[in-house]
Amino acid sequence: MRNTICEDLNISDIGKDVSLSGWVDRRRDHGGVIFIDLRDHSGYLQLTFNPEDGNKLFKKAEKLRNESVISVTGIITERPTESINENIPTGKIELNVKKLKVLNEVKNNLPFPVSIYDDENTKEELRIKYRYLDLRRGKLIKNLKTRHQIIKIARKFLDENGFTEIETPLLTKSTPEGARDFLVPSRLSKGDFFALPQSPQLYKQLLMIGGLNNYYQIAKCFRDEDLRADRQPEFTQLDIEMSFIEEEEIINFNERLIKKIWKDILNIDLINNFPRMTWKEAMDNYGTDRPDTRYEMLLRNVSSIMGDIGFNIFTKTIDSGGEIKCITVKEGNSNISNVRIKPGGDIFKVAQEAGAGGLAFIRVKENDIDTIGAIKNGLNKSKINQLLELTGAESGDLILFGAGPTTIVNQSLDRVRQYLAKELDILKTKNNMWNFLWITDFPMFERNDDENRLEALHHPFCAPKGIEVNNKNESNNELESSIAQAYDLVLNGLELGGGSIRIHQSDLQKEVLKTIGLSETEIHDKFGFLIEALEMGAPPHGGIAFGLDRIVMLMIGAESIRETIAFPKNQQSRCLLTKAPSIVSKEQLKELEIEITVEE
RNA sequence: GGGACCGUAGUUCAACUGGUUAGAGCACCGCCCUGUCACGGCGGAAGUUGCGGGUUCGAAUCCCGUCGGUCCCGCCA
Repeated sequence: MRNTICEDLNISDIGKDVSLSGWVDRRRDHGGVIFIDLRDHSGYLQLTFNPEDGNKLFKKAEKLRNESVISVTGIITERPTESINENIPTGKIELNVKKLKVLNEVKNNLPFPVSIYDDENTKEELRIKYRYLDLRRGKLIKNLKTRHQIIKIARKFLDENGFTEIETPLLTKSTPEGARDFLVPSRLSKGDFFALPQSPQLYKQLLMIGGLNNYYQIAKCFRDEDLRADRQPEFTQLDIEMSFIEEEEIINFNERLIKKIWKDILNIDLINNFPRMTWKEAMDNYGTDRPDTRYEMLLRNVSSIMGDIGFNIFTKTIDSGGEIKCITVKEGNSNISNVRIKPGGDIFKVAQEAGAGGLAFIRVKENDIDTIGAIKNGLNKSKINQLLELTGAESGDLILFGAGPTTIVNQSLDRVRQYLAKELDILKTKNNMWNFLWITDFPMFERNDDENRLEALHHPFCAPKGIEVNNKNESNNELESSIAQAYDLVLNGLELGGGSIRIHQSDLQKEVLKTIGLSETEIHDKFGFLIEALEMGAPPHGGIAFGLDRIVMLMIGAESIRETIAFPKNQQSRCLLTKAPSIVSKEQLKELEIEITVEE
């Protein structure tokens, strides 16, 4: 069907008899001569059809339409000098076609043009529904090839460092905690269900207990939760686990892996020793555990300065155990009007949606400040100086205050900070920065106020710092407030991956599971196999998992991980191409003894 | 579960403040054209303005509902 491809042809092939196959990318019919841009997976080549080469052939060529699949044979000829196309690698040559075979025709109107000069405007709905056409446009294929390269580099690196790639089951056990499971009914055990894995977490731990030493997997994971631009119901983790290892070694090893990927793919030399920040520092200074460190605008706690100035909201906040924090917007006086901060304003709304009642403000001027009377009245010269010193605010800057429960203040100022970074175009100039950051020292648990119980912040298999298994009389309090040996890798405000040293002692594991509210029975039913395994000589171990889709997304500069996935789902978690999920036959349901109760 | 934005020809868009027969590029069909490369020229076909209801003398435009899409909140150990 072909003996060469577009990218292999150049001026040295002039005079050669060749055959190629591919798609009609575009046609230009001049009546007397017809030009066809032939596209194959490797590039483009201009075909020419002349009436002198036979009426039958020419008539056939006249009927060719975009995206027809053809096979052609002819002679490579040199283009006239004035007809050279500098824009394509084969621009100096063309194929004078002697034989044309139409392998497949396009029956209907195409839902969108495949050959494109402007492919940005196609509705994503159509791009996903006709993914095979979108793929033909090349950009997606390029993304998928980058993804392939990243995986290849990771595989090679891990292989060279003594890691073994192991597949773990997709039909597995539903576990409490964490995301909602996708369930798969069992036919042989009617009424029972498998769950698709949210991650291979426990399997990889069992591999360590099995003495594998070093494991990795390009692992499909499934979480039945609502979608976002960077979240799909099925996604891929680069999953890694190591034995006899400590936090520091895992962090250092994975930095080398990340540096290798960035170097080989983007030719970027990332700095040695990514910055580290404890969870507490992140929460204090940024209000989030995944801070975007490309810009400052840090949160500052001003409770001690502003708490006693007699401003009612501040006073109440302190009395009820809350905090007053602020961010300083450089040159905010000229950039941000009062209207935007007050009720109804866009910045106000951002804070409000995050739970804040509003935003107090101070505009710093030359030797003076501008704010509402209730605040200004309580501020003497010394207070103002303390404030300016703590915030670093100068004349022209705007200080925005949040007051209330710590979590709300952090969340709202974090959102305002991110919002302003976009609004003020701070990110635009810092888009190309790769600010990797390790967040460490996460608390083991956080309180779920709705259910009034503790939850594992990472997952309940993280090892706490400095809590010994032998101290069985350890007060629960100490475990509850303990710090996990856990770490997240954050890049420009996005969580790229996270991991921890795992608990390798059964007693401690049981204590942790009890702390998050599981009964002895539940522990036995849900995690009995793990506890048992930990009782039979489990080595200390730990690891990490990276969100592969997100890594690819950032490296190719895409806005959504859908651009990194061949056949993604839409926001309703539906496959627009295959129309999955869909109803199944009564027979299938009967076999599983499943009854549908939903109407319709 | 909630909020915001969007939905007009196969497609990308237009249609002012509610006012003639809803327009244009590309694609499609026909004719012309021998050096184009986003070829060009002439002509043609193509619309339940997502769907349903309401307001109005009159609705693509305003209102309500609904369906679909995107972004976000909740959710995602």
